Amino acid sequence: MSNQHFKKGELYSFITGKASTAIARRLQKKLNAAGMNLTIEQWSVLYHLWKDDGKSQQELCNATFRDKPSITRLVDNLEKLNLVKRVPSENDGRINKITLTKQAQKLQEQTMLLAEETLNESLVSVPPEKIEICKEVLQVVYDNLK
Amino acid sequence: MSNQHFKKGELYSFITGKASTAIARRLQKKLNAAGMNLTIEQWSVLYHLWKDDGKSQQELCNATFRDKPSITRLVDNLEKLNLVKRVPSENDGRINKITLTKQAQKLQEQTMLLAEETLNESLVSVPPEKIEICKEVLQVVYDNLK
DNA sequence: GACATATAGTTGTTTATGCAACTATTCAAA
DNA sequence: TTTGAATAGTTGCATAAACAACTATATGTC
Repeated sequence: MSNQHFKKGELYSFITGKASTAIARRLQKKLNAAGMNLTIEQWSVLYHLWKDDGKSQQELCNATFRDKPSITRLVDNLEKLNLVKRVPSENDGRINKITLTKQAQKLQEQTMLLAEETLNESLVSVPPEKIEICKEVLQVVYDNLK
Repeated sequence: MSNQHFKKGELYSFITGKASTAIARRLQKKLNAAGMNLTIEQWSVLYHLWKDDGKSQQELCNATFRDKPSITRLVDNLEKLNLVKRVPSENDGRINKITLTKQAQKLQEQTMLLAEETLNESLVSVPPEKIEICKEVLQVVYDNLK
């Protein structure tokens, strides 16, 4: 097999995800600087609701790669911020549909611009074909482990 | 410029670092399964001490990409576990040298094997040249943002 | 030597994660 | 139709992160 003899020095940055941490921090700073009282984790939940409002908490778990307690509390905090509402499903008494408030709908455009800006900054001087390969590798890694 | 017109659908996984999260979780499970009472964050501190014992807390901050309070508390917990000791520097009264205990020295080999195993699993079917490009891109991203 | 400034580390607060244990609702099978 | 399993969500606990405010030591300049 091809990867058996991984050099030890290469372990660390793959495991710790320094790059994605740096991206997330940069975006967080932009959100703060824009006066948006929003964590990246909360943003990541909103992101999926902007794509498809009314997802259940379980669907948000799958979309955001988080467990149920994490989503419960993120939704708690988003509710406190008046950005989402829990709406009990009519068909199934176990399910909450999480729906965006008008206030949250307004945030979409501005935060997506900040996110794009962050990615553009992070990828300066990286040729598109290498970005493609990198994304592909990260997807395979994710699929290998899930 | 080349990256200006990033497709929106591509934003998410780059920012959230799903791949590195998945790797870290897998390694955490292996540590647990091996009966090691150790978080990956604690492991990441030990990792740098195994390479060079006696680093100051500030040096650990730089090495692990964490802030000072985070390192203070990680060292607190590692001390509780009897894996490191704070040794006041003789030259400079502000500095603690963090030194490994014998118990921590014993953990190195086993945990490094588990880390390599984790990476091998995560990179199954990824050709080495793509791994290289991916590492390179992640390094540039990190450098662009730091 | 005195004082301003920089550096090293700590503490408090809020938010988030992972795990286990729990409740409530639904579904399926006898 | 009742009972047991599966699913959706919540709560409690320990660990960790980000940020601001803090203490203590060191350094450099007048």
